[in-house]
Amino acid sequence: MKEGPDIARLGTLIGDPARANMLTALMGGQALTASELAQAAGVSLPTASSHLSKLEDGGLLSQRKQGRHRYFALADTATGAMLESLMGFAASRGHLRHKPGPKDPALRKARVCYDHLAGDFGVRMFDNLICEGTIIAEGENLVLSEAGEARVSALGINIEKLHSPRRPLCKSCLDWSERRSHLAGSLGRALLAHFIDQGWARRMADSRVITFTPEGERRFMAVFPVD
Amino acid sequence: MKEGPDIARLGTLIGDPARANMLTALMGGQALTASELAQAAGVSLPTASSHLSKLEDGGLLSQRKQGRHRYFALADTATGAMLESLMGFAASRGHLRHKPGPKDPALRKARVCYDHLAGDFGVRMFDNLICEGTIIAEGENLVLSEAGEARVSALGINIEKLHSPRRPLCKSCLDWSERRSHLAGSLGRALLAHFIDQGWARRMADSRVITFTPEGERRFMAVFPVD
DNA sequence: CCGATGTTTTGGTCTTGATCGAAGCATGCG
DNA sequence: CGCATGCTTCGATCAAGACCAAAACATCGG
Repeated sequence: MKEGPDIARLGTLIGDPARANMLTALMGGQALTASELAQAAGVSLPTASSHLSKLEDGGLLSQRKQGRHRYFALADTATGAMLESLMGFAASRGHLRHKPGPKDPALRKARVCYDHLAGDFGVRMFDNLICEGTIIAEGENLVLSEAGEARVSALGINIEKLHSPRRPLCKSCLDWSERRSHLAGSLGRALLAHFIDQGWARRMADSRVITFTPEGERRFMAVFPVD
Repeated sequence: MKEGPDIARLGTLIGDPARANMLTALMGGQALTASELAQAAGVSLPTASSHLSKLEDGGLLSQRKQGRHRYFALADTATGAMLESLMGFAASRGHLRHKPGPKDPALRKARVCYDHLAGDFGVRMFDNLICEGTIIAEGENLVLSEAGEARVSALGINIEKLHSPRRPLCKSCLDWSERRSHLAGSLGRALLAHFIDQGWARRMADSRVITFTPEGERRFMAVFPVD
């Protein structure tokens, strides 16, 4: 009866609105201080502190002390992936927090999903990569083709450095706003970092929104032309 | 701030122990009545009824009236997948419901995972099937090889009858006690049923424990020799 | 040292929701 | 029909935990 993994505990941790807001805020990938998270969650500092220690006990967060500040971040990419899959499922059941309308067009257009690009732009990139054969979908798994390696290198990314035993190179991630897949994994991360490096796009403070410069958007569209 | 899917609602739904128990009980894919679920969750019928309607409102369950009974099942495979991924994550964080020690060795040795064999014996069987080429892993998916069909038939199982549009023949299932895969799907179910039919093993009442007879264990070990 | 800033602990209030007994519906069986 | 069975609704109880103010703790800059 009382056997097996304790999903109830995990559910309870995620189930509180304040904690869910904090986790969502951390999906942006950057570490945030306790005060920032308190504000994001809309609760007082003591309350936030209590929530944060619960989340940490539950293994969802990692914390790093730095001077007077205490920075919190998602424990690892598995945590981010788990949350995003929850978001995908919630969205598929129509569990939205605001009305379905395009209240936040910027967020639907391009946003960061933990560390990679999501939203309309993310899906567009993914579709192009599949379409041109850079990435091949084998069932659930994604593989970078040989031609794809050249293609990615040509974009200015060093693939050698992306291989890691801890994390897959390519992974698909369900996009809650588009209800389609976009690219996660270390390649997904590198591509977003590259766009920002090149000055094509910028991350907005206190939000998951990614804004492309006019020139950056032009370039992006040129590189990923298929609509 | 209030953007994105409402994972808090989903978390709350899963976060109650009674509801989590019900969902876990339904992971086997078979539909259960309200009374059965009440017992599985360890709550009274009125309480269970209330939980079930919440789960249904949340889109996690579907219900089918049949005579006096009301059968509940997971809404779809996406729901099952979401729960399984939650279980995997919970297990990876050590969120187990009883103490880590070998409190229940029998349970770790062999138990039923809804309808198929899990625990040490389940993992052993799985490893043997893979090793001898009966089952081939293609990424996430499992396929029964041609040689495998013969092998399984030789064990006394009628494969024809196992094919179903509703359920895959072979599926891997993460074993929380071993942290490795074992065999689910209709073949997994049939194998367990076969062991019990042959008198190799018995299910214990009110428990997930499977006990092998000495003779049954000897046979099992002979059929699946690889450790 | 001291005061300012960031965070946690303490102590107490209050709301949410899980729970069950009893009563109310619905369906099937004889 | 009428009784048994399966489930839901109602009403009331009760406990877990979310919440904040105030005080304690920690760290830095001067």
